[in-house]
Amino acid sequence: MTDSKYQILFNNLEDASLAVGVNCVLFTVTENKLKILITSLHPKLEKLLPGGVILNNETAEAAAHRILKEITGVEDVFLQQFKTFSEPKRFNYQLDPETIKILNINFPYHVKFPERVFSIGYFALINFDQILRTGGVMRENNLWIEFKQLPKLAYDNNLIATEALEALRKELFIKPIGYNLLPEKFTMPELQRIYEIILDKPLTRSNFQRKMLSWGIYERLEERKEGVSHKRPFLYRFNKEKYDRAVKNGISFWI
Amino acid sequence: MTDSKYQILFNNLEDASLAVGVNCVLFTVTENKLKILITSLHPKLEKLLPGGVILNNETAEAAAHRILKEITGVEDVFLQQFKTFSEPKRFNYQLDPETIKILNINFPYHVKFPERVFSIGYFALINFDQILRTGGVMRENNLWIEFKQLPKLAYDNNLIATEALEALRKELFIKPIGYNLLPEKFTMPELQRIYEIILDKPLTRSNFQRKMLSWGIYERLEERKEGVSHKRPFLYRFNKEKYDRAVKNGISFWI
DNA sequence: GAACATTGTATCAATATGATACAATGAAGT
DNA sequence: ACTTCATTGTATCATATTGATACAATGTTC
Repeated sequence: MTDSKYQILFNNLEDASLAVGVNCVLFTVTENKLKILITSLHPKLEKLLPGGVILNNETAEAAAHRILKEITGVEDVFLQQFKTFSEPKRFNYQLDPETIKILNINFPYHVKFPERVFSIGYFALINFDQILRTGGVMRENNLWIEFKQLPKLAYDNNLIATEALEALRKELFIKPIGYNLLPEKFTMPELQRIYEIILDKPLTRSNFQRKMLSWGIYERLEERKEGVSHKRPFLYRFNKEKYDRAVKNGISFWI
Repeated sequence: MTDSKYQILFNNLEDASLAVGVNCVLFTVTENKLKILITSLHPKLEKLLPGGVILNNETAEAAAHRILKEITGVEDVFLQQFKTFSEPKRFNYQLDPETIKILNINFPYHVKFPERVFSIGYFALINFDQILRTGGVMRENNLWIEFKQLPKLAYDNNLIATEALEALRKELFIKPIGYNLLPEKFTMPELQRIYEIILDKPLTRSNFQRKMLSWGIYERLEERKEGVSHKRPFLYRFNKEKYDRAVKNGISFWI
């Protein structure tokens, strides 16, 4: 036996030839940059998107939530499925002796990894300031990396990340989801920065505000933002009732 | 042994607890109605969306193409993945004695069906007139059913169909895909009918044409449609080069 | 109290959209 | 041969939306 904290990850491997997992591309905006979370089993091992196998009695979405919580400690994240990756050879993990040594685990050689792993891709949005730092076993190997500076990730994880951003950008034009990257109360200039950073292009301020407010789903609060050295902007809040009503009336969101 | 033609469907079942399949919602427009293909193992058994398990060395998309060809005989269909269905109990098939009798098959009782089956959903578009009637084993059980008249299907197949239509409608506003339901050469009024039937609402003729032509991806041919008892409309053809150029320039398609 | 940055909002030209109109045209009917 | 008819291509115009610019308002900082 070993007391490696990584042992738990390898104890419950089923001897199956097939597995279905999820991968989450968790976006956040901080320091005026679009970043995603990447992780790894160990600093010396390759970088990965958060992910894992779907358990027996779990939907894919539940698995994505569970894994995001296990690895990062975050809960109640906005999640959206965007594509399932099915290349037969996309996942080809083998535990080599070097890795076993790094992780300090006992690996029973009669257990084999699945020959094929499908991955259901989710993109997730979270406000950086709200991240709870109570993550799971791999917490210390988590890294927020600017999307533009993404290193080589394992398997097809770079492809998954790229397609996640495409899906996110496409969805930005169809549904108001950008507010998920902000605190509950936010200003229009803050929302504009989110759009600009995700789309990677400047938007005209007055026209952006007019558009956002025309949807009638952001409710303006009495308060204004405090502590700014200029005119204080209004605070807004996403209003789910207004949103549901707008969707029912067939609204089309568009920039 | 038996000479039932259905035997082949059950001979290669692996003794696995998990499987990943695809389901295809194949749309067509005929008789001014939006229809999809449903099938069944036998007229007395429940109705299904075309689908099947993904083979070992096959991508999901290849499986969708293969299955559409096997079941319906159609090739070169426009396919788009839209969602993966992962409810743990969504697929709960058991071969009961009645079914075995109807199909006249030998079913080895030590073989079990997978306890859980994931399904990657695709919607597909095809021009009704181009369907080759050289389909596979279940050809005679295929039915084109008007979407509005859909009967109860097995498992979660009604949900899959519903979400497929939502995905198709959403995509109509984002990419020009409606032409896949028409022959290579088509007129603007024909294209308009496709949109109207899918969206289930009338569109204004002159504005529709203006919009479609503004994208600059349909090339007008010299010929006009023959044999109509009124002014002959121009024929158009989808131009892939123009389309790729437009996408590269960041065009947004919209109605 | 002046300088400064940024905000809410107004304005106007350019563009896009919705609604309507009308001449053109080919087959069918007389 | 002529009329009728349905449908097409295209024009037009009122309205709505968008892009660009301007300006007064308002906190903090100096």
